[in-house]
Amino acid sequence: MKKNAHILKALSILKNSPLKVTNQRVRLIEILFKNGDHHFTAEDVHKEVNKNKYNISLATIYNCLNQFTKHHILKSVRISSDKVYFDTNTQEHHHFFCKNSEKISDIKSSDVEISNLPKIPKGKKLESVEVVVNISD
Amino acid sequence: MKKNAHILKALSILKNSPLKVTNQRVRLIEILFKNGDHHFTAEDVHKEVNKNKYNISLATIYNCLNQFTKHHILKSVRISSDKVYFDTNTQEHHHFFCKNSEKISDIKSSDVEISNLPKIPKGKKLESVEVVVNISD
DNA sequence: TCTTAAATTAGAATAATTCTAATTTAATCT
DNA sequence: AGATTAAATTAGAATTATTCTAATTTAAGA
Repeated sequence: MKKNAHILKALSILKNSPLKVTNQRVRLIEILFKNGDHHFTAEDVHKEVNKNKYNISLATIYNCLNQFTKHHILKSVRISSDKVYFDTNTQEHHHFFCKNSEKISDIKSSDVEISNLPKIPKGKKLESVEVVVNISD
Repeated sequence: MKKNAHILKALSILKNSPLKVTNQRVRLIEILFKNGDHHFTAEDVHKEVNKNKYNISLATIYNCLNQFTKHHILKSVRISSDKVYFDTNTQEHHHFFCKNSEKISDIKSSDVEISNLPKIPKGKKLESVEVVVNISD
């Protein structure tokens, strides 16, 4: 995808969602999607917002990140147990997690092949399979 | 394994570790390992401790669970992003996670076959591969 | 333009966990 | 066995991430 394509795509999902297109949301999307795929916390976004002097409250950042996740503009990554990471890459994919640096990085879905999965418990349905490859220095 | 075998095994790891064998630790091990493999939070343990009138402070519970994890008496499971789950099963294995009930359940290592993994980033070494099969009602 | 439900906000509240500093205790040394 | 000491325990304060509250503002449709 080209330069602003990710921003445009995210904005288009926002426009086609029931969410209102507010200034704050547009600015957040610009911040989040201006650089390629990456992982970040609400606090990371808050810092970037302050750096840009955007005056978006932390509560709004949390609200937006959660709403964006619900509407598939973002994905949340449950890897660290003390904070929520968000991911601009909403496609099915996997992650490296380095326990020393606490850094998350992407693994393309095609780089992991799962040839056998257990039976899904009765009455439940499969949502997704997430692989975490834990690494260390 | 028989009835108390898990307790005895955990106690034996404790004895052979640099950790001191305190009353609190022995009682915690008894509580944690008296029933088969399961998943629990510090707060779950705290409740069970109170039920048994054991008088072990919450700080000690946190300290012990973390020390036990460091010394492979327990394993921590990073699945929920708001609290840490611990697992009495320290062998490599995988998990179902039901997003409705927030319940974790085990998948035997042999029930998942991974036929291809990505190259580990230079300078890093592979620690483990954890698969989470997300399910819903 | 008017209306209204949704969004934003500051700050309080909550929940999980860690820290602090004083006290106790397990294990080692004599 | 008694003394020593580093580790463990404790209550409660502190911290961190996140959500809630209730008042104000705003986007988008009528």
